Amino acid sequence: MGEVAARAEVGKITVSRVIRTPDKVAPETRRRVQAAIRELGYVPDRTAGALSSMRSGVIGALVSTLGDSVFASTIDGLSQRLRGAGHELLLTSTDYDPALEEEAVRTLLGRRPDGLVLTSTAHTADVRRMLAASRVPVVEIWQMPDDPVGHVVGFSNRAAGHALTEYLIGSGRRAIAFLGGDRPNDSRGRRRAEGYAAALEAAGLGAPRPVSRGAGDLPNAEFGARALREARVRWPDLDAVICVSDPVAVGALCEARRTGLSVPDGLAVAGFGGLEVASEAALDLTTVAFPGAEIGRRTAEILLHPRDHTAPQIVDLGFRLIRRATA
Amino acid sequence: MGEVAARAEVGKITVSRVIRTPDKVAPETRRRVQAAIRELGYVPDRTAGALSSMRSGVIGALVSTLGDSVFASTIDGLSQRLRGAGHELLLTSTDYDPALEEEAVRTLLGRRPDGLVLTSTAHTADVRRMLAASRVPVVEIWQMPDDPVGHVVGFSNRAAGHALTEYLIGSGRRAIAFLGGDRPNDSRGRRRAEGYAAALEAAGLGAPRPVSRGAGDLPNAEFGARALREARVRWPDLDAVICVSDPVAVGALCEARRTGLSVPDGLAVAGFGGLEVASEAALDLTTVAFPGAEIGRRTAEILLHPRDHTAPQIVDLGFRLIRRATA
DNA sequence: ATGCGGCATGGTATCGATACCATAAGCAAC
DNA sequence: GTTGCTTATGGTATCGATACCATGCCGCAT
Repeated sequence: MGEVAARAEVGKITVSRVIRTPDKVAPETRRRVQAAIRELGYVPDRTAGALSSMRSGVIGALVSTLGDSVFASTIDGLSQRLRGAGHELLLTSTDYDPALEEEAVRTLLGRRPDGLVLTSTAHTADVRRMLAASRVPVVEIWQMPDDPVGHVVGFSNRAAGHALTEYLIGSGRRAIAFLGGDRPNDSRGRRRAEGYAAALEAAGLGAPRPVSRGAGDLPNAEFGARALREARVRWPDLDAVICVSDPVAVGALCEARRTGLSVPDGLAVAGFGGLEVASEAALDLTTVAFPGAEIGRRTAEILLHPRDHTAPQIVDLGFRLIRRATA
Repeated sequence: MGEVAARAEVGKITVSRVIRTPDKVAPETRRRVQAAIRELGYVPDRTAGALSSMRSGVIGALVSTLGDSVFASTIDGLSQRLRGAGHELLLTSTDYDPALEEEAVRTLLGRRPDGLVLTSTAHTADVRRMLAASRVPVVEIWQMPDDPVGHVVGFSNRAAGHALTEYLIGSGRRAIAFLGGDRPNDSRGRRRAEGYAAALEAAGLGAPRPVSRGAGDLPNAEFGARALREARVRWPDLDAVICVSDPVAVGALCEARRTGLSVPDGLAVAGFGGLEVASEAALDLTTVAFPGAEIGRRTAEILLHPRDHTAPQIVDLGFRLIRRATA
């Protein structure tokens, strides 16, 4: 910055002003400084700026997993809005592990972010303490937590599970299984399964029929196919399966077709997530879609324009039950 | 840091050493300092550290798109290795637009990253200049560029297109179309289409049969279904389609099934990407899989352990043709 | 002529860490 | 006893920006 200032024959502070508040500098001076910036290829050092202004321009995001695409649209929406406001996204993943989350939060806080976005569901006591002490705005997304840490932008997984189950019951299904909603760390899946169980109970359809995901099972198509086989053995009268996520549903759907079981006549199949290949043009799968990109945008909005320093905002963006060919 | 130092009755510098090089501090002193750190809930400020050490501990990643999951496994592999080495990932997207890329590179350089990862393919002259001037190690991934900016960890999209086409020819297909490989900014898709055209020519199978993606068409299932319809009208003898990516292939496959066309007997369908729902348990789609996670890991390795400051490394990780039920 | 306010710009301290050099103590070797 | 080496610790300058206050100039009202 000093070199630029010298070349433009102004003080360093004026260079800073040209970059941050060009209106406050006389047009002629501004031109000279901008010319010097271009000629020297000067790129301001934001880490230094962060140190003195106490604002880093960085938002930390902690997602449960990067490995699959669930959060892609959210990250995309978030990143786009942030970029427009001169902020960047620092991304880490936790693999649904609260201990890893704790380490990740500590690391992110070391970067002095202007905000933190959490997709994880359970937080250790230390994490809560650190977050409170740091006074960094926090947004929890993709769920409605029982005990929010800060702001919330999400939807109710429980209500989604309930709605989908009610829909299947309404269309005449009686023996409905739920594939894969019971991993201890995956609270989103668990909530969906809870909503399912509650809807069964309300309709007087007896005990839930869960198929467990083993510790090593990812919620993917392979598990979906295997879980459907298992379910058909355990409940010969099976006439519908709800799958914890769309990839699982795709596996179940394809398995059903392979074994000659007609969908939806013989078996209804539905999932959660609004996966792209579930669309009409592809598998035409009945699913509950979540407003992924909108979550990202609203989150950015909250972090960039804090309305109120005391009251956390709780935004429920809901979900959309998409009735298609498989149920 | 001062507070911690005061509480532990040592100099600030000793606190710094306890954090960065604990072995160089006497065990008793170390204990005292660590106790003070815990009691005060002190989290070192890495932005300040970055300023004085000239190493930010941040790696900037520029992906063409976050919206779909193509790069998810790569980002995951990259992020995990980096985390293990105390580095973080700063993520931005370019939407395949060189102008946006330029802005993004400028922004990232402002954070003084220790390395930069680019998935984009075309770079403006200004981008090249900035990168060279900044002396930041750069890794281009997911391709083998004609004119590399720095290191490369990728594979040949052209060879992948060629191999898949050869395989189809070898299994008796004669009228092979290519769906969607011609967006000007998507050089990966274009290379695949080039490999396809070259293989056709080598086999004396006449002119390529491309179906264009319009400017507004995303490479998804909806486009795949529509493109297949168009292809069947234009080439009634069509006996195979190669799709620029797996989501497109899924659309084509489902469209074929819907219209009663038998796959693979009546039509072979194949894609690129190794998408999860293409697996045996699901759609059992013939595809060319790319080593996404491995690309991420190798990239991290190169950035974390620079072997040589002069010679850029060029790593071709290849691809894997997976023959499944659809071709 | 004086004083006041607004505009454009500059000077200096500061953010919170690390680099670099200095210092002090302990111990072995000559 | 001196030198030299190692180990443990501290002091001070510095990284590159911004915050805060100061300054000089101009025009205009009094």
